[in-house]
Amino acid sequence: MSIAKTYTPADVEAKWYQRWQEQGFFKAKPNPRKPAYSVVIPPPNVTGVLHMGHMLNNTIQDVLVRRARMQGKEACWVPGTDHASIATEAKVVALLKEQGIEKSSLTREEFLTHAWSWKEKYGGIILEQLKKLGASCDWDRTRFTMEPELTEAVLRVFVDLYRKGQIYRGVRMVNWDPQGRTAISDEEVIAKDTMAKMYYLRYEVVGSPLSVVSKQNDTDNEQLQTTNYITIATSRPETIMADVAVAVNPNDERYKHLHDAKVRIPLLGREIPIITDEYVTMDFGTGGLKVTPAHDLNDYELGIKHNLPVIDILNDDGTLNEKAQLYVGQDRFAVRRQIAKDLEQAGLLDKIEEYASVLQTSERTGAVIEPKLSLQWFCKMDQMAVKALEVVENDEIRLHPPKFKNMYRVWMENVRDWCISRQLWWGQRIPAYYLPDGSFVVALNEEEALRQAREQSGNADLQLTDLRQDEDVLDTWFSSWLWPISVFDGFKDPDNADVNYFYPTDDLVTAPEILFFWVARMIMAGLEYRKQVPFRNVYLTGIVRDDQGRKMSKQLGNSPDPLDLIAQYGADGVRTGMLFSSPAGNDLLFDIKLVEQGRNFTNKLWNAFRLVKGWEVDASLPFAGAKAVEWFGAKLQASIAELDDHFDKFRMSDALMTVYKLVWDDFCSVYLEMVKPAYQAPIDPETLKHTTAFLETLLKLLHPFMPFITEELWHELAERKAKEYVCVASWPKAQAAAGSAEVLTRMEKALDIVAGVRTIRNQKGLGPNKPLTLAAKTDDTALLTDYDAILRKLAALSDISVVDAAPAASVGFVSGGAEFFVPLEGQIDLGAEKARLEKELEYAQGFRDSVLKKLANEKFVQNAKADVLERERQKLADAEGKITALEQSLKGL
RNA sequence: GGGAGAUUAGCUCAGCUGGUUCAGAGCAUCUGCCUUACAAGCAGAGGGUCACUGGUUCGAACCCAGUAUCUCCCA
Repeated sequence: MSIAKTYTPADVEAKWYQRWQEQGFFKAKPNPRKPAYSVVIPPPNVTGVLHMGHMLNNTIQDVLVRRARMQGKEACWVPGTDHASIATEAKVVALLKEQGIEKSSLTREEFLTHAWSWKEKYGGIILEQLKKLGASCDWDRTRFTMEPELTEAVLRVFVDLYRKGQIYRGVRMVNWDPQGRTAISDEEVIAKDTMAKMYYLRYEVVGSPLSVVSKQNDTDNEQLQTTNYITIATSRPETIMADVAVAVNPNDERYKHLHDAKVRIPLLGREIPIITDEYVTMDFGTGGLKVTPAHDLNDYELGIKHNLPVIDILNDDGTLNEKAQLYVGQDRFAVRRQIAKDLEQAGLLDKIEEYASVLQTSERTGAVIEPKLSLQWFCKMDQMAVKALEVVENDEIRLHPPKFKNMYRVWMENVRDWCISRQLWWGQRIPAYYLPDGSFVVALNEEEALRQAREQSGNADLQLTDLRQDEDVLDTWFSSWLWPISVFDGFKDPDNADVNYFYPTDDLVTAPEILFFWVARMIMAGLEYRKQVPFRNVYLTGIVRDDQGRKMSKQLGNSPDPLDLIAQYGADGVRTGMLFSSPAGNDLLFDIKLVEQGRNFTNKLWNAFRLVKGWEVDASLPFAGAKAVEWFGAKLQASIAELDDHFDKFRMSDALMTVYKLVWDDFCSVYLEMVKPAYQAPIDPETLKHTTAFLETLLKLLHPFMPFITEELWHELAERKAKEYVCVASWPKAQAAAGSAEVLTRMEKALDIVAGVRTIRNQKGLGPNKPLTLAAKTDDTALLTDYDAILRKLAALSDISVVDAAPAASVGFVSGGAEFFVPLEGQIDLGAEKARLEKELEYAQGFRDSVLKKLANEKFVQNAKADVLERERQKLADAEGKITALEQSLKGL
């Protein structure tokens, strides 16, 4: 035999992936004779390279898709990437900077040329990497969120929602990223706990001379302070120049005398009013609140309520502008440090306290977010959210695991309008066109915009050059929320065959982090534009962490390179390794041992094949493996049913574990050991036929998890016709044969006897092959005769006999109420043997007593269901049988 | 501060409507084996006060209340 002893995945993976593609197995098209099954990939960033999170996510998708394909469905997995506007633009800007080019020196068109060439060069990397993993996507359907068709879809939706009044332009407080110089949505803000400083500043009360301040003693001081100045606590002293009022709670006794007074902003000296509002918390800080509408959302609302002006002192890059009057041109953080010093020198800083605070940072750039008032485009969420919540509440869409339903509900009930404009160039430019008079029109293209503008202005001479298109682009999620529809061209051609057949898709596999800003919005878009949910099931994966529970990241350097892993352990090994420990919704603590286990499993399968393949057949031999075949057949059916059940409930780890144990424990350790002929002896044709068929079924069951090795072995196992691949083989159906339960329990009993003998071998230090004899004291002699060959083979017995009493000098064990003895001349330690039996007896008696107690309890007998009672009686009978057996054994000693 | 979830073997997790031989799996551990399919392996073994405290029940890992710890979400 010249088959290698270990499996080398590198030799076969590329080959099979290419063959599958040549055969067109991954291609899907509407087929009325088949049920559709479709999945859209969560489009990775076009800038991205494969990381462990992608590996997990795409492995799960591939398992689902491959199984569906084998189940005879028209399986369609649509791949693609998204343009990731802020991340990509940041990357291109950085790259240009390296080349000595500043973005500011380029026109929009020039910059986009650079960006597109960058995309052409690097944009496909991640998709190529997915092929290494075995992803069975229909590559002909690869889409990109910024390609012309998808861009058109985005613009159509924008125009449509604008017309429906769902999109509006307005001044709102947005999350401003001063580094990316763009607004970002609430979902892109990450809150970080930090220690911050609280500065206590003195605002002089107008008309009360500071000279009255006395510092004689502390108690007086406090009283005097409030008469001469009011102390305000703030974490952001650099914003005082934007203050427009000081607010106190009207019920606050400390400040009642100050109502209607005015105070002076420290350093700046500008006078601002004191206002009263119940909103102010009396026991936070000093009970006085500086009101800075331009730089705080709550202050902004307070400002509107009290009709206060807005003074915005910040530039887009986080430096102070001339409205600040002081520190103009300096960065906000530099100003904070400086102003603290200046205030202290001026005697206007009471104290600085440390306190635990939350810092809002940008997900993309890490910069501290600046709440900033700006003119942005918004998409209304309230109506869409109601519908999107309903379909999850009523299980039209199921979240796996369901615990995410709670989270989803909370978010949908508290959703705010979606800021969809971004101050970037890389993305779909907002199709709003401004007229010279400042009004605007929204239209799909320039011609239409001009037509509308002429109509709106009444000026028929208006030219295209008079119109100015909005400079901003749309949030990337405004493209990806259309993904399940747009990839099937459902906007361009809403009644096309693809979208009618493949939409709604079936399963979506993604991370909980984007449940809201992607999943929820896809549901909204689906309901809005197809009147149908975009998918039926949402499988939420966890985060891949290292063995210390830290999130894997480039910065920490704790993430292995997925492609290195594949090269080292094989794609099949990596796939199974990731799935071994990934219950839905739970984080996966990645350990290289899991991948090793996966690799070992492929090797185990390889060797099982090697054994079967190596057998010579002797056509004259009778069918020797009948009992084994009967048993494994039953076991296989039971496992298939279990496997399907796990799949239906999206329990991927459990599904894998079911096949893993079926292959390793039942097929290799038990079945093959039963039917395996002696060394170099031939096998009978009937047993071989069944064994090969079993192995073939196992390859099918394993294929979704381990596509490469199963395809390789499938072709090694037999001559195959042109299109006969395991990749498209039919998924085995569970068929419960009559009496299979009985078959399984009988074999379990036989195997328990084998285990008993093996334990004795281990305990007595006997080799695995030293022939032993077995004496049985049992009523079930049929078990011994039916399974005679199997018992002899697996337990290496030279003789099995039935006895009435324990033979002299033997070691015994109890199995299923019967007693078994292995005569061991000269190797018996009577004392130890007696102690062991007594211990076992005591245990059995304790158990019997507890059952007796239960059965003696009238209430139990009255209340318990019949089958429960029956089980308890059976337990009692078994226990008593065991006790008698043990007592006999002890007497025999 | 508000809300949700979790706590079961050394680790990662199952345990479905309370009753399936006094709680299961994989990995790890320990013991013995280089037995010609596989040492990336084989055979066997040990290991748990189901976080804690009460309650409901004939019966609780499971239901209820409280406590502790952790995680996530929101502010």
